[in-house]
Amino acid sequence: MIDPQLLREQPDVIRRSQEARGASVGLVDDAIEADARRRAAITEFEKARAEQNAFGKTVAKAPKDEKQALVAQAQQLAARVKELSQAATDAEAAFDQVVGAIANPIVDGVPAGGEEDFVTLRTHGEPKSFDFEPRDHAELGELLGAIDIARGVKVSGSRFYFLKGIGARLELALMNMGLDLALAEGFTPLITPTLVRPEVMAGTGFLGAHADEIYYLPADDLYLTGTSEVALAGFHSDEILDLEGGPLRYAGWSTCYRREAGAAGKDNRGILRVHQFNKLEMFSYVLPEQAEAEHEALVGFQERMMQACELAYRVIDVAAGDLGQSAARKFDIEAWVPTQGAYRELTSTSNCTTFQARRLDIRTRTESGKTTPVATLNGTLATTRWIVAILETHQQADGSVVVPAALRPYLGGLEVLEPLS
RNA sequence: GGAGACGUCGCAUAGUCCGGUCGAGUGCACCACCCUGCUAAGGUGGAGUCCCCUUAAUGGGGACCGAGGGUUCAAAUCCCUCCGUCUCCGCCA
Repeated sequence: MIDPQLLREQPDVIRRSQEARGASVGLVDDAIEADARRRAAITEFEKARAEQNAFGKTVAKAPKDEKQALVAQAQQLAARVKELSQAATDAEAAFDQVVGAIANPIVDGVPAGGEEDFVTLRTHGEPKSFDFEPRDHAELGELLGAIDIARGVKVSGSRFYFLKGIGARLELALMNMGLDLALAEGFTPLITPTLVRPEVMAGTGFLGAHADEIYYLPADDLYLTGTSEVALAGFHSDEILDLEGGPLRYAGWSTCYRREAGAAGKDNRGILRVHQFNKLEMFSYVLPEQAEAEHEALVGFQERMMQACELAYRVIDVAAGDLGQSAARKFDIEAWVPTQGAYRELTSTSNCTTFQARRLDIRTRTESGKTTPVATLNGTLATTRWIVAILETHQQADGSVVVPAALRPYLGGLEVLEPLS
């Protein structure tokens, strides 16, 4: 949710943001109007309520013989209060609805436009070239006995898979390497619940436009999370945090579930796009003025991981229209996937400024003792998808795969993954 | 899954049976000051959150006793639903 004060005092900031996102600018004026109506309704109700409260005290103190007449009067007052109360509630709900539809104002510098309008901030490493015909990760996974797609489909349907043998170990190695980096940077590891209540799902903003991406269990009214970000954001909901010692950083590990409803026919081969995968996610709670610095820090950690995996990648500044409701800025890191001849997203890190925290009621205390919403940020540190880029990038002509040096300690010193035979 | 108990302002509790004098007492912790003087204690005062109006600072009002409804002129207190916690029993990886 956006800052209502910003809406009142600097609506142009929000208008510009909406425009850059290709979202409704008119919504801003609707919200300002709804805000005015809401405040008028509240004032009216509260006046009547104050009157009723005062009257109630005289009723309580009145002698018995006068009570009857006073109560009759009070009944009329009560009826009016009830009406005004309802009106105020309605006006608040109307305001919440309009204001809730406005996306987080973007950070200055975010490129305007849609999916194609990203700006490449930097690239690292050269796309790998081969003097043989490279195999794609699905084929390599099969040769190595690392990925069993056929059996995944047999057991659970399309877009499911088994990680087997060295494939399973490779994923755990990636996660552990990420966790070690996170620990060194002051992150607290969390293994999070993957089933959450509707309020938490809504609070983190995942029940909006992309609600059909989410698995839902009607028998228990619970949602399966597509990222541990949901649980990590909910972790401190309704709390006042002490951030004097710096950012509160968490590294959440969880399995992630995505319906991929809108992705029919896209990335059908291999495990690039699947219904279930594992992810190590960074999540930071910081003072609002530190949010952009923390954002840079998170993307820095991601780059260290990419470099440790010896992948060629680029960092992009995602355009406003492709940010989603909560993010004010998003950096994606895309790794080169040789058989696709393209950079594919391996990580994403979002600065949600105070937008998410406002909705989840996560605050901190300022020096004057007032409370104020914190900023939240999140970003990927490792996921199953990385296996795609690692296998394809480091493959050799015989189908074996060289293990990046930094990853070897996590695989018992293994230097090369060999085909089964 | 069955039976019972419970959910009050940071923590622990009083208040709920018999609705108004309860936005709410006490202890601990916290903050300020005073006293005292040393690895103490005592005294006085102050503290919550959210919202609305107002202001230069300020002041006024409303809401909040797990959440949401209901009854009533009036609800922490009565009724309903939900959520959660604890104890016992059952079941289970």
